[in-house]
Amino acid sequence: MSTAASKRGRSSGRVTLNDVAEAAGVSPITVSRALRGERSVGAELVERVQAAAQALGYVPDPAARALASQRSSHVAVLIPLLSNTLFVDLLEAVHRTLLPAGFQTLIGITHYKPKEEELLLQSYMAHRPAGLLVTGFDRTETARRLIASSGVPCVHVMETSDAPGVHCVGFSQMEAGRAITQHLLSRGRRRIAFVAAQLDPRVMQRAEGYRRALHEANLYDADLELLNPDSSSLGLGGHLFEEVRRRRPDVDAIFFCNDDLAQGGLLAALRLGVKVPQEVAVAGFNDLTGSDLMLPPLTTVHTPRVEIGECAAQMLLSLMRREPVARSSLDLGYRLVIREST
Amino acid sequence: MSTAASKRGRSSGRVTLNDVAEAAGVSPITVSRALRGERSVGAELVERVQAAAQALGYVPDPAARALASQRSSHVAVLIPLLSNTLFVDLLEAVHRTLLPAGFQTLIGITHYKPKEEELLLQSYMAHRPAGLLVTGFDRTETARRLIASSGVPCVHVMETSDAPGVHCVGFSQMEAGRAITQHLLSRGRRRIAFVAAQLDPRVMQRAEGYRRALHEANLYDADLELLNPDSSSLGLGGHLFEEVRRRRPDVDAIFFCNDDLAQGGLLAALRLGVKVPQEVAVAGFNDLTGSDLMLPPLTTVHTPRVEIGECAAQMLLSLMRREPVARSSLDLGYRLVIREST
DNA sequence: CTGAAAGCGCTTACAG
DNA sequence: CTGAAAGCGCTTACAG
Repeated sequence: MSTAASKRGRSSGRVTLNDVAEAAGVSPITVSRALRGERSVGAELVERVQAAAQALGYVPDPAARALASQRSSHVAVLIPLLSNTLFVDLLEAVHRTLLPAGFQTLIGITHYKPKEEELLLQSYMAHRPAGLLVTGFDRTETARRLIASSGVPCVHVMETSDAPGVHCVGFSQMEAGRAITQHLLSRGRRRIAFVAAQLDPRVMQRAEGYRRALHEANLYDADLELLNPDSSSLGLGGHLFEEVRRRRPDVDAIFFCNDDLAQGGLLAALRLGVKVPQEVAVAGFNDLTGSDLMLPPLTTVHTPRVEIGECAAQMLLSLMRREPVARSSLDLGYRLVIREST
Repeated sequence: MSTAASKRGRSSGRVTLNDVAEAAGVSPITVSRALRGERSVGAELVERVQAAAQALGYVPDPAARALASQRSSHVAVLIPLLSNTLFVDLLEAVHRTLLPAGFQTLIGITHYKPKEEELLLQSYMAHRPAGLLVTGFDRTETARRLIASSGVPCVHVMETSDAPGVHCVGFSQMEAGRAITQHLLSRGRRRIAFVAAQLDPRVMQRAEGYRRALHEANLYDADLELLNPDSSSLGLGGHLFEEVRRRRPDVDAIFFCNDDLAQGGLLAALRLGVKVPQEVAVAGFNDLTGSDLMLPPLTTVHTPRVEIGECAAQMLLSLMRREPVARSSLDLGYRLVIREST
């Protein structure tokens, strides 16, 4: 089998389509079609080709395939950060769904910066990805055009939209923010602070939900919002907890925009001997690892990032195969998780 | 510029090497060489070519390049899990180092199973990765052969070895395990339990360090080892903490093989009213997020996974460029972080 | 339903 | 130091 190969100077030593074709006694195109499952090939031939491919241990060359078809087997996934476990869960779900379907996941980290995302997009598009997964809708005009003009199937995650032609899987961050605030109100809390970091678009949507709930209850007080642009972290949560208590000792509940902040707040409360929920109720967002094990366990909003990852990947697979997609906008909802901190 | 392109039926609309060559008035090969920085091209030509490429917005086609050169711009990174922040830190450092050098990171999750790693390797090798990053040395014979026979540069991370021809960046898990145990001994602890989960090779190396330290002190007691094969987690740490206390109420210190277990243990102690370190000292491993904020703050071993990721990526870059590598085995050490839990 | 030809956009040898 | 030719391993469009 290596005789033919060794004659050519630049042979890679790979088993090629030609080798399989020779072994099966058909033309290379037929092998290509049979292996890709194009229906136009006779059943008996398909079997013969598959047997030959199997016997020779043939593995298609992704580079050759990408060059000829103008489409690779890569899916670029653009997320803000890896240090937020939310996105790790999402990424893992996407990866787990795409791999068995024959697609590789390329990660891109945007650090919450539209300009960085634009640069990543620019370089990733050169790879002719088969598909694209992006976080939310906040991007530069250039990035938007790049995606649209490329014709590469794209699914947006974490938020929803009903703009025509847009594919997305997420939930309403605003509604979820409103729901958890309403829960605090239902517990009789009246001076509810909103403490946030990072201040990305989704955080601000939660803020909007918080505001609506308080406006509806005639309890909105702009002074109860503590918005910090730094990265979200346990440590920052502790500091912000202390800052709220210092600035507004009358606050009877705190809604942290993310669980890591809330966990930090809870730890700070323990350290300071502040009783939760008696003195102040604490709620978080996302239901991250450890929230159920805090003291007291943290009330939060469970967000379906694993399901979002899976559904978005499935939707993308359909788009990449040019199959019809039942619904182009999927709202997967959220779930209040009431524990002892409220 | 599209006249030439539109004549060809299958044109991708891309700006190609030929377009640049035409614009610069040289042959395509010269453009290829100039852009890749091959020294054999005249300085004046290089400038002209670069200007033309810039003007046309030329971006090389990775698929074509991979096909022609038999080498892609992808680096496959095989790690056990994404849910352990240790590996997220590692992955992020690798990604951050490789991207500016023009390499894309492909993630592979092995779930700590050599057989899964072997299958991943099989499929990733078809992509002709430019380089490979793998975790530790525990793999199937087939996987080992696949790597060796492929000729793809490979760097091993997290452990060290002085086997000839092996490239690795890590530290001695055994020594680190010994050091933290010796610290507990130096604090006057005598009945020190070792509590572990996952039981992967690196965990067992830490166990070995623990045993050596206790043997040296004539305090080794096999009954003080609690080895649980389940995945490491906060919740499991809590359970194992309780189990140790139940089985051996005389234990005066616990060395958890990972910080998530230790944090879970600390939270369980808080819940149960067990005083740390008075009643029992608690030490962890890895210095993960939040360990410094526990109550009390957790004594642990800081492991240099970020530096490991950076150095391993640098070493891989050298290997991929066929540059000489100063040292093929890098021991980046570890650092005891003594806090209030011991 | 099957195939011969051409082409995807680069790089590798081989010349000069 | 520069170039013409061939080839990497596939798939696309055009025939039959």
